[in-house]
Amino acid sequence: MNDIVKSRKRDATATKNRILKAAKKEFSKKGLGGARIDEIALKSKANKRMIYHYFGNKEALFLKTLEDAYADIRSAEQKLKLIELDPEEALIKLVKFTWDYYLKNPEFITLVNSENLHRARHLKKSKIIEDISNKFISMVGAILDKGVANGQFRSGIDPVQLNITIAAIGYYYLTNRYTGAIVYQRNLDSDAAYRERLNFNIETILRLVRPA
Amino acid sequence: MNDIVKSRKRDATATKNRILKAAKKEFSKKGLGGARIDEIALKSKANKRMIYHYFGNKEALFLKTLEDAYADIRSAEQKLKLIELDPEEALIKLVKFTWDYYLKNPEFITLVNSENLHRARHLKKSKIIEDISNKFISMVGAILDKGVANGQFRSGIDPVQLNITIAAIGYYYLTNRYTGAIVYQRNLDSDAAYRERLNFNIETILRLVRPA
DNA sequence: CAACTAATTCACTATCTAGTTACTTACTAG
DNA sequence: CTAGTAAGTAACTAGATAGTGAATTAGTTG
Repeated sequence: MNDIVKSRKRDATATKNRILKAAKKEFSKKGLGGARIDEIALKSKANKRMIYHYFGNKEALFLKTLEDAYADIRSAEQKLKLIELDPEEALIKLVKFTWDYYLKNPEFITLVNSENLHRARHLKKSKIIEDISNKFISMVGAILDKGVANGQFRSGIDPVQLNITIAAIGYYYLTNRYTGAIVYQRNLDSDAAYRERLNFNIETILRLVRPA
Repeated sequence: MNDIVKSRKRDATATKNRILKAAKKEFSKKGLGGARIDEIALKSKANKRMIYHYFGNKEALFLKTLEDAYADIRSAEQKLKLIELDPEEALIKLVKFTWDYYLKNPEFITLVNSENLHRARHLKKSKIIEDISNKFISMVGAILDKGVANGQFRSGIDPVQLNITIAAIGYYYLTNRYTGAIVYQRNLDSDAAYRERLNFNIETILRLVRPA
């Protein structure tokens, strides 16, 4: 009966995925320097030897974790089909999406922080990351052009700077909400606080792109 | 003659300062998890025992490093005397200051990132940090009020959100410039790139506060 | 079913690392 | 000038930690 289930004892793909999932958690929680391979082995219920078998070493596993994280957010972005929307709607949707993605995938932010601490020395070696990025850079540029053409946006806005700003106003709030709560002496971590921040961010971006 | 100089062999304050300086460098470069006490001892030319003697343990040394970093930026902010300026000038000056401070003190950003990775669990224990912060929160509020009164700014802007935004648009760019360079396929690290970003940031903030 | 291949396990090591014990040396107050 | 105190050193430890060698076991193919 459950012979089939029982015989599913050896499963390379499943093991790899369990390792990657545990690695994502561990690296994002403690950073590259603080993460422990033994902990990843334990949490993924894989033998430590398998980590070295499939991924080589700690740093290579970190890179793979990072690549997967970028692939995931970019793929989600593509699904928004922003270019089909009205430009202002598209921008609002992008601000919302970016915010929600960071909020629901906190590992993304801490992984990226960890990689930047190391001056992107892992990602620099990546062969897949440029392909992933290419499609996405042009997106905001296209939205801007369309908005300028129909008079909704002013001209002369650098799409890269705009993109960075959209990311910044969400990302910074969320990474720094712990020290921020102490410095600003305010709870930044509630649903109400999140809603308030998202609205402020939409306002910031719309005011930035509107004419005059 | 140089007996006085030679006899300066034992100097508790100097040793403490050397340790703190080395700690700042090590923690900001490698994060709390990646930093090594032995390395701090080596670089500060202090015996490792002295670190434990003066600071207790690694985490306490990290907290002290962090407290000093916050004290430094807040003290520099106070020296700007923004409240005496025209509100719009004051805001521009604050955006510039924030940018320049982050740029010239890259340790600040990475230390804060490291602390947020640990959900501010060290800073939460700090007794001095609230005093440091208190003065500074009210500053942007006062500038805003003055600007609303003389018609330069629209009303209803939350000073905390504005403050967070001013920090965000500089901080994010600078922390993430390494992965950013790969994702956006552009050099974000040159003097020209820095100037361009600062101008964009000033524009962003002014558009956010101006009426209508 | 036998030979092969790939997944998995176990036991191990060399090195590192935070923290400590016990000591010596320089300065200082009476 | 001496006794006490604070600064500084050296050598060590217990436990972690990244990484490995070699064997075992499950699934596959001829």
